[in-house]
Formats: sequence, C-alpha cells, structure tokens
Amino acid sequence: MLINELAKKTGLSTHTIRFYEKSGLIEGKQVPTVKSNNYFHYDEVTVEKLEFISDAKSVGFTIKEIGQILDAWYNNKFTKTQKLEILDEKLISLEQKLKEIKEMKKQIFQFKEDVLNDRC
Amino acid sequence: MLINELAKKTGLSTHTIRFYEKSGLIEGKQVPTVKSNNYFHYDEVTVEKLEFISDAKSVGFTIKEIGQILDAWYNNKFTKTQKLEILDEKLISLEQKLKEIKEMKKQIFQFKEDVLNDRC
DNA sequence: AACAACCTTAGAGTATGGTCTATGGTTGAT
DNA sequence: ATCAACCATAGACCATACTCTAAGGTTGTT
Repeated sequence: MLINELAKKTGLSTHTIRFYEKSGLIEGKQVPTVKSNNYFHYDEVTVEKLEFISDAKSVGFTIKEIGQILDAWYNNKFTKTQKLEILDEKLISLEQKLKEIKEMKKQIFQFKEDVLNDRC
Repeated sequence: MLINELAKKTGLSTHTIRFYEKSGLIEGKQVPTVKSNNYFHYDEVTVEKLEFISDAKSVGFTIKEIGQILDAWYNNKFTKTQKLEILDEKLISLEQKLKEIKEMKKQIFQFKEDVLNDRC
C-alpha cells in the first residue's frame, strides 16, 4: 500500500509517518520493476509497527527507545541475546513507571484529603 | 531561603527553578523591609512543590497539568468542588496510564516470545 | 576597598517530536 | 489531453521544556 492508505489505516498523518520513516522507525520499499515513479510501498508489518509506535509513545517512550524496541523485535541488527536484553531493559523501565504512577496516585489522594479537610 | 539553597535542596538547577517560577508553578517572595536588593525568598512549601513537580514530570504530566494540580492543592483560585474535580480528573488520567503501561508490558512480553521462537 | 560568590532580568540557544509549505513529478478517470 | 488526487524531497516553522549567556547589581569576608 502507498503512504495515503497507510495513513488512513493507522490514523496518523502522512507527515508524521514520513517523520517516523526519517527517524528510522519504519521503512517503505520502492518497487524496482516500476521505473516511472519513486513511490514507496508499505506492508502490514508497517501497520503493526505504527500502531505499536502510537502505544509506545503514550506510555512515554521516546522515538529513540521505540527504535530500539522495534529493532529488537523486527530486525537483524542484534543477536537473540542482545534483543532479549533490550526488551528486558524496557520491561524494567515499565515497572518503574508503574511504581511512579502508583506513588503519584497516593500523592493526589493525599491532596484530596488536604482539600477536604481545609488543610491548604 | 534564596534560590541557590533551594536548588541544592531539590537537586534542580537555578535555571530550571526560575523556569518553573516563570511558568507559574512556584512563587518566591521579595521581603519588603529590605530595600537594598530584590532577592526572592522561598519557603519549605516551595521545596515540597518542587519535589512534587519532579515526580509529576516523570509520570508524564505537562507543566500546564502540574500547574493545575498545584493550584488545586495549594491555592485559592478554585472552589473546593472545582479542586476536587481537577484532582479526580488527574486520577482518571493516571488510571489510564496504568492501563496503557500494563498493555505495553504484555506487548513486550509478546515480542520476547517472538524473539525466543524466531518468529521475526 | 576589593574580591568571590551570590542575586536579578532579558533573551538566545537546544533537543524532541512533530506539522506545514513549496516545488515538482505521477496516476487514473473523463 | 486535462484535471483532481496522489507521490517525493527539502526545508521552514511550531510547541514544550529546558539550559545557558550577558549584563549589571548585592553581599560578606578579608
């Protein structure tokens, strides 16, 4: 599929998709048999990747981190062991985030208490 | 205390503290009895606020959101009811973040499975 | 008095993650 | 053939959240 269809499928703008492509998160392919244009073609894996990127962004991963995860998942840059290491690292950082959010919930409950009891 | 001491106590730079002050998150006071300088003085509540700001930033709240929370907690801009509304809203967004992070953990566990079984 | 070590404001510069515009070429239906 | 609707690249522009520099004033110790 071409970039417009990809945009429609993922809900991202073509601008954003191109930005992710330039950032190395996804990759389209030019079909060498067609010489009259230089259009990039994208597959279903790219759709999956873009969906993952959106999710990963909302949990606070940076573009760089997301790149690492995608490379660890769908690329041969790394050995199996390296891939597992990267993924485990991200799992640890997610655990950390969970902890921080739970702390923040407690903190805000405390603020509510303070408000209710006119302590501020 | 003056800004330098505040910086040491909180681990933030004076630049960052001034940035937060300009952004309306904290507020120092100039002592009117002293006319020879225009130094700002900060109290313990400001230390607490800055610690909260650091925590709130790491769970992904923006400066604007943090401002709202601090105003809901320690300010008379809002009625009690409004304050509780704001805080509840933030609790909901924290719940959402928790959910997203748990989903992401599952996703990454799946990636690990894929790597282990050479499915990518 | 002089010096380091503070303080202030104003504004420039940086990194991240987009978002948009300009320019020019391609495709497909009429 | 022409016209809307696509495609590509390059680069300008934007918001957020800092981070740093410049210029000038104050304080406290020697």
